[in-house]
Amino acid sequence: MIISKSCIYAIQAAIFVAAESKQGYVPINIIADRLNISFHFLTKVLQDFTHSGLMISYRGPRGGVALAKPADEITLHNLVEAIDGTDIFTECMLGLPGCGTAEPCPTHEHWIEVRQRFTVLAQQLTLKDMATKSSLMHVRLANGVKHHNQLA
Amino acid sequence: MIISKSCIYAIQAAIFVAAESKQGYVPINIIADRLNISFHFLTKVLQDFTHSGLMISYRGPRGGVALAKPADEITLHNLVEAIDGTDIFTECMLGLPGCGTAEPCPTHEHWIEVRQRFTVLAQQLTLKDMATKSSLMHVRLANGVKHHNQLA
DNA sequence: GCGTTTTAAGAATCTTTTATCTGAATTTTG
DNA sequence: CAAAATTCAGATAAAAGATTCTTAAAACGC
Repeated sequence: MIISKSCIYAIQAAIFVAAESKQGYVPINIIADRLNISFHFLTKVLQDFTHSGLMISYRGPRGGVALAKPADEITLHNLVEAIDGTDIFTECMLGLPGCGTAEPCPTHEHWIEVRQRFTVLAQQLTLKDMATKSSLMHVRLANGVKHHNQLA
Repeated sequence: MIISKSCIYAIQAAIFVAAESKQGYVPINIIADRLNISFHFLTKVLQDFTHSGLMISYRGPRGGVALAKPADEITLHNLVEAIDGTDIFTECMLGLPGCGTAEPCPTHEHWIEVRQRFTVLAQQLTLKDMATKSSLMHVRLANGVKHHNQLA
C-alpha cells in the first residue's frame, strides 16, 4: 500500500473535520462512529495531528478536535507527513540508501519522475478540495461500508 | 514503502541473474552472497518467480535459477506482479473498496493520473534495461553496503 | 548405490503494524 | 462541589510481514 492504514484513517478523519468544522470542536467519538473506525485507535492517530500543529484539541464537554488552520492551507502532503513521515516523497523505489543522481539504481531516473508527480499532487491538493469532494465517500461510509475485505 | 522488501530483493536478484545469465543456471547462494541477502529467504522469494513462469530452476550440481524468457521480454510490472500482486497498479490511494469513476474518493482523479504513470513505467522498463544500468548498484552491493539501516 | 550440491517446502521466530483496553487528567455544566 | 464529557498516556493483544531454521527432494559424479 502507498500509505499506511493509520494514515488513511487520519486523512478520512481530517476530511470529516474539515466538512463539519463550522460547529467548533468535533468530538472524536462522533468521527469514529461515522467513519467506522475504532474510537481509541483514532484518538491515538489524531494525536499525531495535534502534535504536529495541524489540529488543536480541547478536553471536557463540547471538546474534541478542530483544524488549526483554514482547510485550504492544509495539504495532503502535510497530512501524510504528520502520520507516515516523508519517506514516500523521498525514497528510492528499491530502498537503496545512497541512491541519487550520483549513484542511481537501475530504476532511478524513471521512478523519480513518478515520485515527483506524486509529490506535486500531494502539495497542491488541499483539505478544502478534498472536503468538497467527499460527499460520496461519506454516504458510503455512513451506510456501513467498512474498509477493505468487507465487500461480501 | 511502495513495494515490499521481498519484492525489492527479488528485483535485485532478477537483475543479477539477467546480467550473469550467459553461464546457464545461477546458484541462489551466489546471488545471496553478492547481494547480501539471506540465502533461505531469497530461495523462498525466488520460488514465486518460478511458479509464475518468469524463471526456471534446476536442482543439483550446476543447478540454480535462470530467466525463462529473454530479459527484454520481462518487465518490471511482471516482477512486481509475481511477488506483490497487482494491488499497487489498481488500488485507490485511500484503499476504499468501491472507489472508481462512478463513486470517486476525494483523491481519485488526482491519484489515478500518478498511478497510471507508474503502471506505464513498470510496463515499459524491462529487465534488460535495468541489467545494463546495474553496474553501480552491483559495485556498491559488492562493497558490503547492506540494505537500509546499515549506513553507520 | 553413496555422498555432495542444490532447490523445495514448511515450521518457527522475530519485528512491525494495527487495534483494543484501562486508567488517568482536564474542563464544562448544573 | 459533584457529575459528565472528552482527550491523554501507557499497557497489552492480535495480525501481518520479514527472516531464519530444519528437513526433504532432486540431480550429478564417483
